[in-house]
Amino acid sequence: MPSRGKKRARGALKAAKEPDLKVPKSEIPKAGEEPAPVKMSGKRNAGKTSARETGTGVEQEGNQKTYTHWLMKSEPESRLEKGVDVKFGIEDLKAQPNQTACWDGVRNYQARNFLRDMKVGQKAFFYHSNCKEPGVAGIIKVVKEAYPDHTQFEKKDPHYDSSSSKENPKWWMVDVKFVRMTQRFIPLAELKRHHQAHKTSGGPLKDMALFTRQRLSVQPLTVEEFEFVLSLEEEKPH
DNA sequence: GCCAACGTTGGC
DNA sequence: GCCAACGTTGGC
Repeated sequence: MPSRGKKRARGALKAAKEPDLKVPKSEIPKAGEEPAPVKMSGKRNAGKTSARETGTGVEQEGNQKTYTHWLMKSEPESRLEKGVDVKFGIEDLKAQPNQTACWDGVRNYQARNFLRDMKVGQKAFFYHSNCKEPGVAGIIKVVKEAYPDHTQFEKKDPHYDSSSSKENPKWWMVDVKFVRMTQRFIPLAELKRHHQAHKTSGGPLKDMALFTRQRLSVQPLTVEEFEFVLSLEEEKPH
């Protein structure tokens, strides 16, 4: 949720202007810093994925699957959260200086851990959530790896977190840049139909996090999932 | 606006 | 450590 200036969407961010030095995200969170990592229900990882595919930071040891593609949710319609409009659709990202913004406001540990796994150059779908027409609107890419989300320290920010400190920040964000709109908007309903069909056929969307991890605002996609969704661009909407 | 899903909090 | 209450996410 990036939010620029005062607006932000869940997971939004704001124009990323400062060239600050990057934080060594390499440092692993010390134990205790976060609530138990959520277990991803194992059964859906049937198959190849090694357990722990959704690293939760703590178990960031080396065994977890490395993701290269993502889906990031943000709200394109105005909504007040503690008096602040959290709207941040893909058009808002395009309008930022250099079409770049920081994805701030993520306040879920699992989503935060995924943000910390992101590498410069990786692509993500910009997903419109909590709106009239939810779905994939475009493609963005990571242009700066994880660094502390400053909004956690700002008392007036809707995502202020009094339990965090600058010495040991709890929440992180990345900078993303607009790449392009998808050739057509790909509605959630359409993705869901494929997901349902693939559950029986074994197709690429059978385990898509959008459906299996319902409320995660930052989620990983396998290459197969990413490419399948992209292939829908060329099809007629239906 | 409703409400299901599900993460978080806090009592015990 | 369990689990009920609560709060949030986000589709519909």
